[in-house]
Amino acid sequence: MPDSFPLLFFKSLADDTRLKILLLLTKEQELCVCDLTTALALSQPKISRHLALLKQQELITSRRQGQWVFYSLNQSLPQWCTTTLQECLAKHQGYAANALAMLTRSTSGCL
Amino acid sequence: MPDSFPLLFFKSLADDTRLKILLLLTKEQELCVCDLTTALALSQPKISRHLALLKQQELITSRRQGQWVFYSLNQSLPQWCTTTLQECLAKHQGYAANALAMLTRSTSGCL
DNA sequence: TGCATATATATGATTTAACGTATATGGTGC
DNA sequence: GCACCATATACGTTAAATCATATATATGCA
Repeated sequence: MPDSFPLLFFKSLADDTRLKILLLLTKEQELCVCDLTTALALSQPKISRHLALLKQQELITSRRQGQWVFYSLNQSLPQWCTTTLQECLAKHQGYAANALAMLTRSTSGCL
Repeated sequence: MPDSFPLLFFKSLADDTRLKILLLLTKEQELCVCDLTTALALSQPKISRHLALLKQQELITSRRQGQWVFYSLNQSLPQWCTTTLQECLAKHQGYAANALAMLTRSTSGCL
């Protein structure tokens, strides 16, 4: 892991869309692109672009199942990163509340 | 504290200069501008600009003592933020190592 | 008062990041 | 094969951050 990892990690969190994606994945283990587009009410290319960035930095992993691609947090993230996301989610529920609500309302389509 | 606090917090950490400043302050309690310029080997206006930004977001506080202005982490930061910085510092010592070395070598001038 | 040191801010240029839209890829089922 | 759905990428534009330089403010001391 390069010395610059902390900086790259925080840069990845420094965007509304990406931070919310990571928080949703912290709560929900695994989500497909369409879950995220409806939860965040954003265009599919926009979501995919940010997912690609997060994956390139190895913050998330993906597996394809049929037409869907499911994303999860990278299991081998340093623990302090995981903890940071969990704490952030727990202590600032308002930030991702809408997205989470949209998510549970529509988590029907994919699996 | 607004819902957007987490995003603003991570945006503040998403810059090499600012992240290093915060890590140095995590380690050293209190530092003046000239300590930081020598530790990071950067121009004074550049350091001051980033300090102003961090202060505006209430991540740090300042007190003037004579000609010097000393900065510290804001005591009332949420604990998860402080912990994040401490863990980051501990688990990625390489990232701020040079700056810390420069600091201890020159922490003579101010107090 | 005037000069030196420490720090802050303003300005304009440059770089970086994010965006919308269009299009490409990959899988499913007929 | 083709049509359909989910997802990914490319391209040009727009917006945001950062920068270097110059200058302003504040304090200390003669």
